[in-house]
Amino acid sequence: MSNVIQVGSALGGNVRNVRENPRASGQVQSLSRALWLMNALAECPMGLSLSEVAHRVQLPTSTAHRLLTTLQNERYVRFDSERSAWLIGVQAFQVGSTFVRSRDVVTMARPYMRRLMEESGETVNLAMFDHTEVIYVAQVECHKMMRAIAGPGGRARMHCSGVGKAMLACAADELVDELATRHGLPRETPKTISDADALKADLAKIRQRGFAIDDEENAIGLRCVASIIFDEHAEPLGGLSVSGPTARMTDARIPALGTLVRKIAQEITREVGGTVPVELAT
Amino acid sequence: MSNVIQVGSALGGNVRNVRENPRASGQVQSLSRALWLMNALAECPMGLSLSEVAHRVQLPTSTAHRLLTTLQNERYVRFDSERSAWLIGVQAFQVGSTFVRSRDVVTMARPYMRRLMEESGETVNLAMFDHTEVIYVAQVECHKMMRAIAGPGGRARMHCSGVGKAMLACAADELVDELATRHGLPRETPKTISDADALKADLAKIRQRGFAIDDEENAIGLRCVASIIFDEHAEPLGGLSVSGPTARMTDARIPALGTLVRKIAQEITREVGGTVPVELAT
DNA sequence: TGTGGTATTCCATATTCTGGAAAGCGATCT
DNA sequence: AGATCGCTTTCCAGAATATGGAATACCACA
Repeated sequence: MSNVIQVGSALGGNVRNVRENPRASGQVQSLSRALWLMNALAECPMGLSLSEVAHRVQLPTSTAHRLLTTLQNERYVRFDSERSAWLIGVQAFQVGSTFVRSRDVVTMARPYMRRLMEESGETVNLAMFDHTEVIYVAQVECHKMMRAIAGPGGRARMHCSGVGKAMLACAADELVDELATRHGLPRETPKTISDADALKADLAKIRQRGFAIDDEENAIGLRCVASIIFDEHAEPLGGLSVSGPTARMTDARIPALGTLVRKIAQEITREVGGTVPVELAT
Repeated sequence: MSNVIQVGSALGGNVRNVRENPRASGQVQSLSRALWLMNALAECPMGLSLSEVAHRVQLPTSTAHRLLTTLQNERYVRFDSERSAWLIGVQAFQVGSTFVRSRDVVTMARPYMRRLMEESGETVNLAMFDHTEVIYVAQVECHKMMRAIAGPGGRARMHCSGVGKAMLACAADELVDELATRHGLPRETPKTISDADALKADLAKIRQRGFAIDDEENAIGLRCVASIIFDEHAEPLGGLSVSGPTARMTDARIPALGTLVRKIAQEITREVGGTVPVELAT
């Protein structure tokens, strides 16, 4: 059997390997080359000229052109004739987005997020956890004027975001210490909780309530309440939050909003086949 | 071996063409075939077995396997060995998602707008939504003498413009109330719908028809029909309209024009990788 | 009218892809 | 155990298919 594993997936690296020994890892030269072209185009959202891409992947322009037009026929790339630039095409987008769809919380959560937005009137975010950070992966914006916040793709620290704290509350307190020593608890705003013990105290309250409150700890003027979506092992799968300007997210509204996020997060948990840990159940 | 033509089998039109004359449209057989494989996988988010995909795109399993492993090396597809199923991979997602960043609705819509102008003989506008207002961002003028309307850059209120109403029709009726209380529904002309309930009734008709009609509600002597372009979450991305003097935009023409705008708006939706919400489809 | 930067097309060549066949692999049944 | 099925994976000879240098076409700008 030809040893397929040898090639690492660091892009730069394997390009050379394959180049030196075409049959080593892939099998179909022309296909590999076409994919390198797509990778190159993906790195430049504004597009590249034929000769530029060709140069980047070290191919003769004629070959690159032939591959690109083939990709174009299937709409995996497109050509902007105004600027004579090659760009990623619709089909690549549509095909690629089914990656997420396959077993994904995002799609399943969307209808619930919309309902949450409508019931709360505020912007709703869905976040996932990536090691020590929070990544926002989906958003349903409210109709109101004042909408803070960056869209999907954004990141936040654990200790100063609603979903981050909600997640920490599900873990052992030792995680806080580890986080504090490893990354510190940097202040994002004057209100950021940057002391480990104070944070632990907050987490205790979160466990009790079933939802976290971020009171301008991440950005001034921005409040948010958050709760967790669990997987089948009752472990955090993602976080759901409602956020808005402090002016609208008044102390009076917070309890009701919190209960609402918690409720919807639980519904999503059920939808994705997860279970809420016993200590948090209702 | 090698006789590719052997199968006169019934395949999708272009598939057959390419099969019979590989050089005709694409250029690189193996690449086209690989893309068909990806397309097939994209249609089944739960994945397909090798033999299933191979059968779907009418390729020998050995060939399909070779192509798939090549795709796998570049992480465009992945293989779930538990279920022995092939699925779309991360790289396809990452590469594909740059499409959204680079997509420019205005340029992508332009050829469609031109066609719409030619088929209708009237001026065509593309508009985007800015919270509570409509902004016209592109225009293709008709050749006729009588051309009303301000060019791109202009703004209009939601409740008294074709695209605005078409957009409202996609949202919950509560938005109308909010709009009414917050900004009122000021009369631009005697025909402007300035009553919330009357507006809601009109929106219902719009939802049913699939296009909106502005009958001198924004400017006297000016009629327009409009429909919506949707993004990948089936949410409004922009609006497309055909407008002209009432004298030419007769009651008799409106239905045909409406269907036309709706059709072209749907085509643009597909072009930009969006999806028409189910309730509006076809 | 020329010049430099592109994108396209052409074509002979042999490299690269092809697909049938056969070997593996892991079930489930007798 | 052994046999049979359905699937994946590998092999290999043969030629169809991809290749890339060179020629051509295009376009903008001077």
